[in-house]
Amino acid sequence: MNDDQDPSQRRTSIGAQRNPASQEAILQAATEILAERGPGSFSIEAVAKRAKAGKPTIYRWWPNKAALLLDAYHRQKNPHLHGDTGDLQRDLTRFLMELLAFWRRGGSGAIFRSVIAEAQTDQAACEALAAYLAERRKHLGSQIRAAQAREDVRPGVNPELAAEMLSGFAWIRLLTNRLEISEEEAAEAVKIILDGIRARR
Amino acid sequence: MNDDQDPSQRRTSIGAQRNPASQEAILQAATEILAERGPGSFSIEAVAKRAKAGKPTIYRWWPNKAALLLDAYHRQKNPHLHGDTGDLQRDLTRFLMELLAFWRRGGSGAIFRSVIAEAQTDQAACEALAAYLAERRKHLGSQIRAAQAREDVRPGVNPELAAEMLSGFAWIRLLTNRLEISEEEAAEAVKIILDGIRARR
Amino acid sequence: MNDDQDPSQRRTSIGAQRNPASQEAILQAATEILAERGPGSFSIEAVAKRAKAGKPTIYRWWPNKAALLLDAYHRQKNPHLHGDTGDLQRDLTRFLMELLAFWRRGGSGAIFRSVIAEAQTDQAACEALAAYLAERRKHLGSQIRAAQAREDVRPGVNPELAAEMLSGFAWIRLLTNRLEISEEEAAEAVKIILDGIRARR
Amino acid sequence: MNDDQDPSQRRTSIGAQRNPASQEAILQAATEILAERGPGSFSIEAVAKRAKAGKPTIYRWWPNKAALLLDAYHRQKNPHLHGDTGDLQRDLTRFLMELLAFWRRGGSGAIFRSVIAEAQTDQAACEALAAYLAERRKHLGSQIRAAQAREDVRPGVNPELAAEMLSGFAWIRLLTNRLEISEEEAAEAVKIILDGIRARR
DNA sequence: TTATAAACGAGACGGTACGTCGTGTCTTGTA
DNA sequence: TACAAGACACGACGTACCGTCTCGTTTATAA
Repeated sequence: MNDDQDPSQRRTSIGAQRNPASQEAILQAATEILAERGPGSFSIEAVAKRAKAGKPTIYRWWPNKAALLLDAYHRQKNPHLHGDTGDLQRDLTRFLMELLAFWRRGGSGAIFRSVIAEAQTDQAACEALAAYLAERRKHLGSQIRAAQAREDVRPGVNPELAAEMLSGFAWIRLLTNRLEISEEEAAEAVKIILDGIRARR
Repeated sequence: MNDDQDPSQRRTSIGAQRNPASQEAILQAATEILAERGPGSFSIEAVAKRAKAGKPTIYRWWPNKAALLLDAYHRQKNPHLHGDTGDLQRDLTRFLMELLAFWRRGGSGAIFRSVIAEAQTDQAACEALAAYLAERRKHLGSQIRAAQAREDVRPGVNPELAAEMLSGFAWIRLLTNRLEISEEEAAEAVKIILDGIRARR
Repeated sequence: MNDDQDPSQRRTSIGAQRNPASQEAILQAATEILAERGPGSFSIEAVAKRAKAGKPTIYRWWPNKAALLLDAYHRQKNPHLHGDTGDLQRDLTRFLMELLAFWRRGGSGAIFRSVIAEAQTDQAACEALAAYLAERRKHLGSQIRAAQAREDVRPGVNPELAAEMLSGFAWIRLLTNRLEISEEEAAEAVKIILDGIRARR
Repeated sequence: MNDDQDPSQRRTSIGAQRNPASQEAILQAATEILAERGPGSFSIEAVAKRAKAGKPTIYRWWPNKAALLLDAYHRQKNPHLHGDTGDLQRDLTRFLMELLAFWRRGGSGAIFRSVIAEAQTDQAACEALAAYLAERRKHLGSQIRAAQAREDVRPGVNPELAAEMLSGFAWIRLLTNRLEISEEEAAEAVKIILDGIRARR
C-alpha cells in the first residue's frame, strides 16, 4: 500500500497538480503512526518522515494538524445505523457496539481522540469537529426520526438530542479509554435512552 | 487577587517543607491563564512566569501538566446534585444547567477541556481523568440511587450508567464549545434519560 | 556592526543548506558576548537571543559549547611568528608580546580562556583543544625548526617542546589574568628558553 | 575514613562551633567525586549529598565552589623540589615528573583542572588561583635562587620567571590531558630551561 | 541549671541554562 | 508548479545546579 521501502524509486512531482500518491502516503502514514504509537507520538514531522514527504507538502494541502487528523478519520469506514430490523432497541445496541468496536480497531479511536484533543486547543479544529459532529448527529437523528415516523419513537422528542445523548456516552468511553463494553452493558445504556429510568406507578 | 507584585517581599522557602503560598500562587496562575488566554496558551512555562515560581517547583509537586490542570479544576467549586426536592426531573435539569453554567463561568470549562485534551496524549493523565470521572460518576450515581430507594427510579436501572449518560451529554457540549443551553433544551435532555424516547402503545 | 534590529527583514532559511548569515551572526554574537560581558555570562541561550537565532540552529552546527567557542576563536586573526629577521631573540620576543596583546584586545583572550575552561569539563572539548594546540605547536615548532636549519638553534633540541614551553608561559599568564607584560619581561622569558638559566663556568 | 554507612549514627551539630567531622566529610566527598567521576560531575549539590551534609553548611564555610576546590587541592600533599643533590638538572627533572605523577594520581589533577576552569569564570576564584600560583612560584623560585647562590644558575636570571616557565609547561600538559611523560621528555624540557636552545658558535 | 546561640541535616524556593522536540515558514534543486 | 529535503526562528519541554532560605534538632557556652 505504501512504497516507502524502495530508495531508488522515490515519489516526486507529477507536474503542477496535486500528486494523489503523496496525499495517500501522508494519510496512510498519519493513520499508521496513530495506530502504532498512539496520539502522543503523532506529529506533522513524524508523518512527513514516514510518508517520505516534505513538510510543506503537508501544509500545502491541510491547513493544520486537526484538518489532517479529521481527513484521516474520514478515510476509515464509519459504522452506520444500517438497521431498521423493526427492533429499535436491537438496532441501537448493535450500532453502539459497532461504534466502540470500530474505535478499538486499527487506529481510528486514536485518531478521533487526537481530533478531539486538538479541537480543545485550536479554534479552527474545534469548528471542524463541531461541523463533523453536527453532520453525524443529523445522520443518526434522521434514522431516529424514521423510527419516529413509524411510531417506534414518541412524537414529541427531538431525535437529534437523543442522538447526541448516545454519542456523548460513546465519547466519554472513548476519551477515558474504556471502550470495552459487553452486550449487556450496551443494551442497558440504550435502554436508558429508549425507556428512561423513571419509575412508573 | 494576587499580591505578587511587591518586589521587596518575594516568596521564598519556608524550610524543608512545601510552601502553601507557592502552591496557591501556581494554581491561581494556572487558573487565570486558562480563563484569560485559553487552553492554547497554557504552558508550564507561562504558569511559572505568572506565578513568579521556578519551573522545578511546579515539577516538584505536580508530575505533569494534567495533574496541575486537574488540581486547578478541583479548586473550583463543582456543582452537585444538591436537590432532592422530590421532583427528579427538576433536580436533574437544574444540575445539568448548573454544570454547563459552571463550565461557562470563569475558566473552569477551559481547564476541564485542557484536562481532557491532555489525557488523550498522556497515559498518566488519562488514568487520572478516568479516576476523577469514576468518582464523579459514583457521586452522581449515588444520588440517583437515592431516588431509586424512594422509588422515583425503576429498580432494575444501573444508576452509574445513567449518570454517565448525563455526563456524556455535558462533555460533548463542552468539547464542541456548545455550552449555551436553554432551560427547555436541558429539560428535554433530562427527560430522555428519565422517560426515554420509545413510544408506548 | 550587526543589522539584526530590523524586525521586518528577519533572517530565515535559504533552502536545505546552511545559511551563512546565521552562522556569521551566531559567531559574531558569541564573540561580542565574550568581549562585553565576559566568560561567566556566556551561554548558548544568550548567543541565540543576541544572534536572533534559534537554539536548535546552533546545536545543528556546533555539537557543544566548546566547538562554538573554538570556532569563534579561530575567526580572530591569530598572531604568527612572521619574523625571520635573523635575530631569533627579537622574533620570539615580538611573537610573545603580540600574542599577549592579541589576548588582551577585543574578546579573544576571554574566548580562549572559555575554551580552556570548557575543556576541563567536557571530554570532547578537551580533545578539540588538544588538537588545536597540537596544530599551533607544530606551527610554532616548524618556525623554530627553520631557525635550527640555519643553525640558530642547537641541533639536538626538540622544536615542538620549546614551542610548548613558550606557549605554557603564555597560557599561565592568560589563565591567571596577568596578560600585561613589559618588553623587558618578555625578552627575559624568551631569553630563558634561548639561553637557559644554567651558569657556565 | 568516612562513616556514611551507619544510618543510626548520623553526624549533627556539636554546638555553636564548626564541626570538624563535617568539614572533613565535605572535603573528602569533594575529592572523591573529582577522582571518581571527573570535573564534569562535580557540583556543590553532589558534594552535599555524598558528604551527607546540608548545602548551607558548605556555603557557610566556603564562599564559592572555587574556594572548596582550592581547599581540597591543598589537602593533597604537593610535591616540592626537595632536591639539592647538587645536580640541578636531575632535581628539576625529578620535580617535574613528580608533579605530573601527582596530578595523575588520585584526583588531584582533576581538582586542579577544576580550580583553573572555575577561575576563568569567577573573578574571586581567579584571584585565589593567582595568589596560590604566586606562592608556588615564589616557593619554587626560592629554590632556584638557592641554586643561584651556589652559582649553579646565572646571576642575572629572574628565578621566579624560570619557575613560571616550568609551571606553564606543566599546566599546559595538565589542561590538555597529556600528563604522561617519559623521563627523557621531562629531562629534555628541563634542559631547555637550564641550557636554552640557542646554538653557540 | 537553664537559656541562648549557633551549627547541623534536610530540602524547598526563585532562577538560569541546558539540550531536545515540534511548529509552521521558507528556499533550494529536480522533474 | 508541485515535489522531497531540510534549514530557519520560535518557543515549550523536563532536568540539573545555583545560591538562599527556613525548618526542627543538637549541643557548647553564657547567664
